[in-house]
Amino acid sequence: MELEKITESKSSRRRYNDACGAAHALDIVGERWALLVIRELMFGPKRFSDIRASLPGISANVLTQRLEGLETFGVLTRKRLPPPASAWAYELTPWGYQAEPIFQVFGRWGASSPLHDPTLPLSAASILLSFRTMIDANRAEGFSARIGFTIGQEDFVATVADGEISIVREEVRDVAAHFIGRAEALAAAAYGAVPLETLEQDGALRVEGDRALARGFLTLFVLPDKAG
Amino acid sequence: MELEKITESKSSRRRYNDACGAAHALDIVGERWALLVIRELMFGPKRFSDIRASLPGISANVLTQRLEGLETFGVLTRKRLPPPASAWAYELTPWGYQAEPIFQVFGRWGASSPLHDPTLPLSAASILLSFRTMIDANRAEGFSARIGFTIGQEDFVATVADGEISIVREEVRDVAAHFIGRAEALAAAAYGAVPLETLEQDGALRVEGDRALARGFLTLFVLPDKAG
DNA sequence: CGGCATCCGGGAAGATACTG
DNA sequence: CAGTATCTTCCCGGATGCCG
Repeated sequence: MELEKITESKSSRRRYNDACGAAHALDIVGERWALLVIRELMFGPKRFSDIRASLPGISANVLTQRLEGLETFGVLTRKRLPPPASAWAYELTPWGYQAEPIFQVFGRWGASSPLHDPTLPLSAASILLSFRTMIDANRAEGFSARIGFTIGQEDFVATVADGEISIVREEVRDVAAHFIGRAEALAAAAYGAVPLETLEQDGALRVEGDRALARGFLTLFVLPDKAG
Repeated sequence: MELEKITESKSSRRRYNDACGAAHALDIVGERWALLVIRELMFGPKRFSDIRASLPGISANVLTQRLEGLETFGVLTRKRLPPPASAWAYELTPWGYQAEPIFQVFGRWGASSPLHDPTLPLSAASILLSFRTMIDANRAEGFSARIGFTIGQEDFVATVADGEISIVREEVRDVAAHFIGRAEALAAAAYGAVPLETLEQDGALRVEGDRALARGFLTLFVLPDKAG
């Protein structure tokens, strides 16, 4: 008898009912984990387990709910992978990819928090998105190179030219330098001023190819000043 | 004996434990209503009840919790108002004000959602922030004026010059045109192409001063294209 | 094994009533 | 007016289990 009321409450009581575009964005991605799921898809489609592996802490049922919600809102789509994988892959829609500026401004603002701890665990997508966000155009002006990354099982290639950087997820080939290791080590090298040698001795990071170039690449990025 | 574990779970289980700056931002403003509370403070300090009045749907205890949380994270501060008000006011810290780009990109992205409904209720802060976000530099190039707004009990003045707009909350004086009415009506006029006459007949909006200028002002803003 | 559905405990959000 | 107290509802997170 109260069925209509129950349905209504589930679908709309939890919304902000606010014409502000930002409030509507929060209706879509304001639930826990939603934005981080999108972040993990920013470099291309992934499978359920891959997303889960890069988001330690999310539980399977919550990931299922978020993927469902984001699909109904048109942020991502579900696709069958070609055999023999025959599993599902989740891919952002064009509009979903347009969420990248959200990570830029959120990342900048969050990184300038006095309580931000850059030594916590980090996913591959996070560190590579941060490169897009934090590159200093001045420092990158004279820099031009293709740099490869192997982080876990994922390969990425960054192309720096004319003060800009583009990063795609693809097999590492024909690169001038190649970083192999954990995302946290890459972050320590780029933002923490930890010497490459230290990281290599720890076995956290390995560099192949032009070491001087790799070193130069790591100097292109600057974190925002801490506030407060 | 499990006390330590319980304490630990309370403080950190709800965090993302992710070095990504965006994830840390979500630790701070990812809870429900938090970003909208910040939005309501973007034009200056407000009192508890003023915030609550502009966020229909938030309950008093949740607002209390958000204000406490945002204060401990350094996003806002609590101040005593000078007598005779002698009440508390909440004001963003400089770092809190730096969150404005979040509303810009969130607003743009949310407004390009196919499901965005611009006819829902709207706060004064929302519509004025949207003016900052959605102004089209080309259209505003030749436009120069001071425009006043009275929305509910709040007064704002927008100054447009050189394709840019600045908006502050202050008493409306020495303006070329003055909008008086509800935020929703202003949105309908600027984004919904609803004629001023219609809104005035409904009593939703009133315009004083230079009507041609007011009309021109309303043409400076464009919503992003809908995706999908 | 990957992708879910189901059940349960704890805790956050929401509504209402109440206090200084 | 500015919150607090309380109660209910619902979401999050973990575990288990089903099914291809």
